[in-house]
This record gives sequence, C-alpha cells and structure tokens, in this order.
Amino acid sequence: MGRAKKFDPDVAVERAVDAFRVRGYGETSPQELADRMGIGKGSLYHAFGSKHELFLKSLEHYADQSLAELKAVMEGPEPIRDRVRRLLESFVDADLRDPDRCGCLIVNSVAELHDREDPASRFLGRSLENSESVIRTALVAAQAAGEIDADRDPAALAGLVQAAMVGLRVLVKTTDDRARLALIVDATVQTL
Amino acid sequence: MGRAKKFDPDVAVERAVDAFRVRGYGETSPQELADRMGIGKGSLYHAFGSKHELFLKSLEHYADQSLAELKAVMEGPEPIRDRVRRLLESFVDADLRDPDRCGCLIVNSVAELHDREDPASRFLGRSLENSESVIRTALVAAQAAGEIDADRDPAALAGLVQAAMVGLRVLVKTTDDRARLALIVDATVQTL
DNA sequence: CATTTTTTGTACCTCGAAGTCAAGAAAAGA
DNA sequence: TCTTTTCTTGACTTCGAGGTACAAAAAATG
Repeated sequence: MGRAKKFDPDVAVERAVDAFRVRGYGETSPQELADRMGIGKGSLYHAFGSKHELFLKSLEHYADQSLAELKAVMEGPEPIRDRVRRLLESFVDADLRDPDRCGCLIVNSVAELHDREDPASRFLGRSLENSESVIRTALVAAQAAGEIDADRDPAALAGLVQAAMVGLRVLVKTTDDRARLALIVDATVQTL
Repeated sequence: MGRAKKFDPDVAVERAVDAFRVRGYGETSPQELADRMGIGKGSLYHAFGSKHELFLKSLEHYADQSLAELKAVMEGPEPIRDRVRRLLESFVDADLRDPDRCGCLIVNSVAELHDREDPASRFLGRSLENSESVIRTALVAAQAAGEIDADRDPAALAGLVQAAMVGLRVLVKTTDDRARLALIVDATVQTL
C-alpha cells in the first residue's frame, strides 16, 4: 500500500557516490546531492534521513563494489605478482584518467573524517580490514602454491601492499607523472 | 611606525596548524581558528587575509617542519635501513599517541582538496616531491656506500617508501593495532 | 606630546548549508 | 471509487560560516 518510489534508491545512491567522490563529504551540499541524484531535496531527506546517513549508504555501496573488484582480481587464476600488478595498475589508470582526480572514496574519507566514533569511521576501518584480508588470503594461497617464499609473513606483505595501494591513491591526486607511479607499482610487486 | 602586533604570527600559525590538523580545512571555522590562535577574528583577517591564505601559511609552516624532521632522520649517520625504520616508526608512534589520531596534515589535505589548480594543492604536490627527493637522495648515497644493491632503481625504492609512508599515515587513522603497523614498517624496510 | 600608522575586537552583514513542512500526487486495497 | 498510505517537492526556517566595518587602543616618529 502507498505510493511507490519514483526513483531507484540504488541508482540514487550511485549518483550520491559520484557526488561525494568529487567533492568529499563536507563540501557536498544537500542541494548538490539532490540535483545529481535527480530528486528533490525533500525526497532525499524522506528517503535517507540525513546527509550523513546518505553518506554512510554511499560508503557501503562504494565499498561493496570496491571489494568485489578487489576479489575479482585477487582471486583470479594468474600468477600472484600479475594479479597484484593488475590491481595497482588499474587504480593508477582509473585515477589518472579521471580529470577531477578524485581518487578513492574510502581513502579520502578516512583522511577527511575526524570523529573515530562515527559509524562512518568505524565502517571505513572495517572496510580497510576486509581489503587487507582479501589480499592476505591471496598471498597465503600463493605461498601454498609455491609462488611466494613460505617464510615470509603474509600479514606483513599484505599490509605493505595495502599501504602502498593507499599511498598510491593519495599520491595520484597530486601528480600527472605516470612513469613515477609505474615505478612504485613495479617496486611493490617486486617485494613479493 | 604603527602599533606592533600583540601576538607572534609564527606562534599563531602553529596554533592554526593544530586546529587544521584536528578538524581538517573545511570543518575548521574562522571562529574556532581565532579562539585557538588566541586572537580576535578581526585580527585574524587583518593579519592573514582569509581562511584559505591562513591555511596555505599553515601548510607551509607544517611542511617546513616536516621536511626538516625528514632530513634530520634521512641524512643521519646510521645504516640506511635503520634510518628508514626510525622514520616510519616515529610516524606510527606519534600518530598512535595522539588520541585524535589526526595523522599528517599534508596527507589529509591532499585527500581533502579537490581543486588541483588551487595554490594549496600545488603546494602539496611540491611538498610531496620534496619529501621523495630527500628519501631518494639518501638511497642513492646508500647505494654509493654499498648499503643497497646498485642495480635497484632508487626512484622506484623512494617512491615505494613514500607510498608506504603515506599509506601508513592513512591506515593509522583507523586502527589501534600497533603490531599490524609494525609489520608494515618491517616489510617496507626489508624491501631495501 | 601630537600625529600617524597599524592593530584589535566586537558588532554586524550576507549567504548558503542542513533540515522541516504542508499540500498535493500517486499507488494499493476495500 | 474512496480511503489510506506513502512519496514528492519547493518554499520556508534556522543557524553558523566566512568575511567586513568601525571605533578604540597602542606603538613609533617627529
């Protein structure tokens, strides 16, 4: 019973993700969000409660998608070093191709948020843990397959890959120097 | 001629740095800045022109200090791996000790700013280049001293160290797990 | 000490961010 | 079809961000 929603909430959240990616949480106004989502400001608040709740929803959507892509690469059949390389290169390519140089919404949000008790902050923490876990699992499997020395600590390697990945996605926001970034990717892959 | 300033502009900028570190550029209001700087809002605008100019001044102050500390460590007499380790550990320690978990103003600002033409963005880019340069120079010297294999690309290594450093300073904002961070430091040092 | 020049701080201004609301529109069910 | 329930929207409200203005205060200079 009751009127059905005119817009698809999932699509609307995707649009919100785009908005937050471009301008960050703080600098994106409700009006801007509503415009980009193709709905009225009232509908936005009716459907999502507040800007912050919409932000959390956006983070969840983005994190789901990111994690799926991460898994798609890291659980693939290629040699582990190729997978890691492909992962990092895909970020560099995507980020450099974007004229706004948005970078990663998760990374940017971690840097932007200040309240560690905020649900969004907690979510971001979990999200990063999940990513690390996917990488680590892939490295463990690669060790079992003899692709990586068994005496290396997979948690340490996974941490380094993740840190490099996060660092790359920050650095890419300030440079156009693809060669420099490619060197970082090379160096990261060679540590494995 | 004319009345002398009651406050020391350098000290005031240091206070502004603290404010921006805690809450970021966007979320720090002029009133808040004035309060923490111990001056009136009018004086703030009289002395610094605008919030954005004060921000740039704050970045410059912070970057100067950071670069000096970076040089102090990286140009030291110890073995290169010890120096890199000490560098990374000092960040982890400092960041974890801080209850607000502010992280690095430069890293946070890179993530927060969206306008790449903004003088602040350009400054941040140059600042990161300077850091990389200091690290790379130290690595080149270490190669000359036989501490590091001569056939490794110092630019690649420096980039990796920097990316790991930046990544660490993002990750440290979401975790309390010192052991995990220590593993990342270990792994980074071992790549050299 | 008078003048000039600069600093100081508060009161004030404007504008837009964030959110609310009332009135209407549309779907589902009796 | 009429009712009920939910959705939609632009107008409205509130509040604080960012910045200005002005009058008082204080230092340097003659």
